[in-house]
Amino acid sequence: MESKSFAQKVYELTRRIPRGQVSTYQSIARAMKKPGASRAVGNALNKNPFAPKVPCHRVVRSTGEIGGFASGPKKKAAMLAKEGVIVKRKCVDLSRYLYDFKTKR
DNA sequence: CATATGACACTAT
DNA sequence: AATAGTGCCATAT
Repeated sequence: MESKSFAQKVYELTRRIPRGQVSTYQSIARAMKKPGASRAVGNALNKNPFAPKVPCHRVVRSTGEIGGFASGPKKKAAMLAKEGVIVKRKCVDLSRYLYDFKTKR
């Protein structure tokens, strides 16, 4: 029985993304056993009631493109760059910065 | 319950 | 490579 809402799970996962790394909408959708819900993930993050609490700016598209952002995708790119993620033409190198939720620490 | 919306993904052109 | 069309899923109305 899922006591937690879909969006709730999205926040929990997004919250784990360490500084200097990123994740994708699809990766998050998969992590919650709902592959294909990548769009719904974006919707949840768009609401993002836990603004600074959840690093939603660390979530990009599966293609590496920055994607959207409530305050403007430009802002998103700037924040990422500030955290150490190299953003080239609104894109990031997923093979380098993608965070694996299975990673133990 | 039906329709519309959107911080996505994939395929075809 | 860039654009358009289609599919997908969770919410809002």
